[in-house]
Amino acid sequence: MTLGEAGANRPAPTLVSPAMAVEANRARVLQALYDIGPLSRADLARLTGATRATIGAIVLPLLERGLLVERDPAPVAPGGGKPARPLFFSPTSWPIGSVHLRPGRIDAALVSAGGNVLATAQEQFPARTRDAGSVVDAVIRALDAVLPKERDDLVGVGIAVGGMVDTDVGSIVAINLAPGLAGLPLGPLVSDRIGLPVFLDLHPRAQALGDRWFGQGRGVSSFASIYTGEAIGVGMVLDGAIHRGPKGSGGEIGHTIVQAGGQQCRCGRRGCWETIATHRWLRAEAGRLGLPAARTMTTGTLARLAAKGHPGADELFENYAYNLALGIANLQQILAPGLFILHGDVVFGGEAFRSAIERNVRAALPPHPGGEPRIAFSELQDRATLLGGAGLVLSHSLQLAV
Amino acid sequence: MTLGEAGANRPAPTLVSPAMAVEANRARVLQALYDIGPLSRADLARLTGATRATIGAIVLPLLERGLLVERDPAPVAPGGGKPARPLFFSPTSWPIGSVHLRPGRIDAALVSAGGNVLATAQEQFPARTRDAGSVVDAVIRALDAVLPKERDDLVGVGIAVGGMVDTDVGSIVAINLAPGLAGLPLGPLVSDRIGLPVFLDLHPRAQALGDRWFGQGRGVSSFASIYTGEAIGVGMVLDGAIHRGPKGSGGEIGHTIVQAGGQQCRCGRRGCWETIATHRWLRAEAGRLGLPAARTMTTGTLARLAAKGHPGADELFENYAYNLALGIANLQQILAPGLFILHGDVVFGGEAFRSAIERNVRAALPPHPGGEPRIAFSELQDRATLLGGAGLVLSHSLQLAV
DNA sequence: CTAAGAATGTACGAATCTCGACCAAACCTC
DNA sequence: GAGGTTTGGTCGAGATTCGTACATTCTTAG
Repeated sequence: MTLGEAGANRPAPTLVSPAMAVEANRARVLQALYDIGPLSRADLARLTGATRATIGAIVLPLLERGLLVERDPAPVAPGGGKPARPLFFSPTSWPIGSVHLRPGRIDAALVSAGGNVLATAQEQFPARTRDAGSVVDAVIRALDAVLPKERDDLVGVGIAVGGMVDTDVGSIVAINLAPGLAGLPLGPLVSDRIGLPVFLDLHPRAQALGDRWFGQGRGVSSFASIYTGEAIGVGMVLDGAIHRGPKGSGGEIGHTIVQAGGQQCRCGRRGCWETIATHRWLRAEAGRLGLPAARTMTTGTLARLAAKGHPGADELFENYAYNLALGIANLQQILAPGLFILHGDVVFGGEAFRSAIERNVRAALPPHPGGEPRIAFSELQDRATLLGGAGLVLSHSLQLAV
Repeated sequence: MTLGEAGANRPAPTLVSPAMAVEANRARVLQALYDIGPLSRADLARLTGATRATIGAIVLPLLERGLLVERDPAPVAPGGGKPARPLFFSPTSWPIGSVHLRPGRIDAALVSAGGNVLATAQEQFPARTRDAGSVVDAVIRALDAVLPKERDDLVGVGIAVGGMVDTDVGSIVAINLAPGLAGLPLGPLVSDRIGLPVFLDLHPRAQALGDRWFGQGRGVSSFASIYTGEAIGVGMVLDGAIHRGPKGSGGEIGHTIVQAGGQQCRCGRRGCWETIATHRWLRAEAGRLGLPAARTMTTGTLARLAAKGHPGADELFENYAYNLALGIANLQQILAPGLFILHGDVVFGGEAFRSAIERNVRAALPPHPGGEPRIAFSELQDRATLLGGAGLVLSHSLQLAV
């Protein structure tokens, strides 16, 4: 789970042995299936440059173990020929446990390798509790409710945490609204109790992996997945790999300064992006403008007000889009992921809001042949994070060892 | 040279064949030598996990071709044993051409694989010229002056450009002070004339590769290399790989907004980091404070004024450090590279300036077990970019094909 | 209805690489 | 000088992919 400490020596890369080659090749075949969808052996051979014979040898054990299944023959190309048998993940095989831990609430799911949610469960806990043990118990209960009794096939469990984490040891560093959980080594504790490997990571990063394996990030080499709402966070896939930073310390985009000397942030500094791109700003502005239900304002209700032509709503709608675009444009300037997948509250702003953000982002950037950045709203809805928990496990299991 | 377009489908990874394995393994052995320094076969075997027999087979052709040489036997470990023969790059072999193109000025060098600058040359051209052909001629002249007549061993040529580039085709998109070069496909033109592969990239990115292969970035998994002075730019190495973004459109950190509604930037927007973290701001402030030689103020002269206790200098010194820290802290929040290697004007501010920046960066970040970010001044001095041009070629040549 | 064409999936030998074991060389300690 | 330790080289075994040839299954033409 380690990814190199700040300034620490890079671990010396291990050489490619034949044993590793077959593992890497298997991972690449599976990755192609994730990225593109069902593919025949001949398709895979063309894509990977290998011969059909090699692909056959690689997929045979996967079919025997039930990981992959042959689907119905595909329609034949004009001119005839033997119809191809597309391969894809069995709807139920290779189950992965997934947990989303938020202050006061635990969601768990069982997800198949192909991204089917096979079971879900919820648990509650008092957000301000100091009894971290009871939270661990609740996580275990939620997992027990979804994990099958037969745990031989289980790959592992992914846990997404809405707070700062240490991905090296799998512990929680700090959660804003649940201070009692600070320092809790949730990953090892859960791993001991259920006897499976556990991968714990930041919520927006898990969400990004949901997009990467099961959403609009499939087959895309670089993109950023942004969560908005009460807070703001980002997970980034760069050149096909999720980026964490040492011990998972990256992704805290909400506290990048976009307005030096601006509003006070709850982090103590001034002008963080969070001060102008989250509910707090939206609701304060809505109150200032005298909009109805300002204290519970969301992007969805604002969009409806603006559509109805409510005085001031249109202006706030545009300003909020501009504020969101500010941080996105900064990210594009630095890393140019090219695609931004937005999750959370903003999605309810609808196409009008999406295009307003995209327009503002593009207006803020100089032209480059690399192309204009695209803003997309997630199609995974509330499944994103739980699928992302599974993606966390997949990313580790399929991580190319070479 | 392509690295995937924005939102474009990731190219399907090619499978690992035995033929590619040996190439990849050779690259890893060389990378270990770059990261760590001279190593014996036994050292390499321990580091890579391979057997000494395998390492022997890998390095033999490299020794025969003269790429590597056996150095004098190393001192023996206590307890005895046959003294190890450290291997390292021959001081002259594997020569790489390097070009640094700035408005009005061309620097060229011949660099050995081990980072020895074997020859240098300069050419001038009128910055505002519209005759792009004459600039290409000047580049060729500079290269002819440094490249050996025998071009069989030459690996390639790297070109670092102080402006926006398209790394896919190797062309210049725009240079601020040399608008006549916009759209010039310099890479292909030079490649045709000298008959070698040419890799063209953004100046700060080349500089980062200089750090990565020959400077403080050796063996470090992630870091950011920042250029400061008239403008500001960044090159990033994340998890061991340089990040470009589609067609090399990333790295424009100078035009990220850190002060929405702030000073007008030459890019047309307001509050770009460049407006408060480059010479322009420094000189304007120095003028406002009535400091001597304000119009030619640099960090070096400011540091000397502050050391002498000149009124106002100390305050400006601290404010400039704060302004620089602002953008660095943002980068650390998002990506957490952990190490920031600074180049250009700021280096002349000395240790006092370095520690002032580091202090300001750390003060702006919440604590995380990932560790505190470190700020370092480049030890490569003015060689950074030319070494980086060679690093550009190395990164492509040694890019792990698997 | 039959035969040719085309594409998919499988079987077998050749080539190549790494691994493991063994051996000679060089140095230290006793 | 003998024994131990470490380095570097040699050789056969095992594993994997590649190239080629072959069986299978569908379309299309006559």
